[in-house]
Amino acid sequence: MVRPPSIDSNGMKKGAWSEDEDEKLKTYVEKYGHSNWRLLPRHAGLKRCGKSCRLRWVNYLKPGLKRGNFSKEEQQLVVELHAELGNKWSAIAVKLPGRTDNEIKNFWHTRVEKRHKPNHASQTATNPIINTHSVIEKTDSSDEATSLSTNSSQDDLDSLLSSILEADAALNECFGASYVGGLSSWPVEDDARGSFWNEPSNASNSGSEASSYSYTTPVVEGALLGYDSLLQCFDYETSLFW
DNA sequence: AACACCGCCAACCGCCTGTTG
DNA sequence: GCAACAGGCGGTTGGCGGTGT
Repeated sequence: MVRPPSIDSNGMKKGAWSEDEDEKLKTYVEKYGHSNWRLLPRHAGLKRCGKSCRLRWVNYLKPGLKRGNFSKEEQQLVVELHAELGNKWSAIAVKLPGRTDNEIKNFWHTRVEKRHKPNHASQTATNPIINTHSVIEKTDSSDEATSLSTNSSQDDLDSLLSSILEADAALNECFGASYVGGLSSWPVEDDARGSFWNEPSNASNSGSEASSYSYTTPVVEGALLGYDSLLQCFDYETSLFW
């Protein structure tokens, strides 16, 4: 999990910190503070560069740091703050006492970002927002989806389009920069998308086939959910989502 | 049981910004 | 105004451990 200790060309130790080093650093900082990170390692008897000492202190040794999994509240806060602030991890960390920017950054890259990348086949099966099909099933509104896909009028389509835009905005708000391109860029099979928008509104796409493509089209599913529903889904599914 | 793959996270690296002389 | 330096930040890497095949 950590890099093996090594010595660089300047004789500075790199890699994983030993308990002894941690103790030296902690003792020194608690006693003398850290007014000068460059000189600190020499005074503390450490063969580390100042940067490395600072990082170790800030991310690991500083009192008051939380360890372990992010709570549901913290997870939601990270998503909200990222939507607002972007990759300003230090700014986000300020709002999450006990969490470091590095920790939040790791959390984002490992837990959140991967699941929101478009054109990633596996994630559509696990992300309840992207894979809104699962949400529709859970909320038992599949009948509504079927009815819209098979009996929708022009007004219904206009309404759907409007909902898409709302859903799109909601996702942008939630995921900011990580959500690029919008719903319309999601991995929708061209024939499925095309057939939906091109079919006559009262097309009698018979039976399972009609409802099948409507369910597998995120654009339509997202529209069905709409802004509020998407946010509800996000909240409702948080435990599964993370 | 052995191997391959993947998730997680500590730590490094390089760049940017603020401060000081 | 400029250069040098230190601190801070965000992106990326490396490797352990868990899980799947």
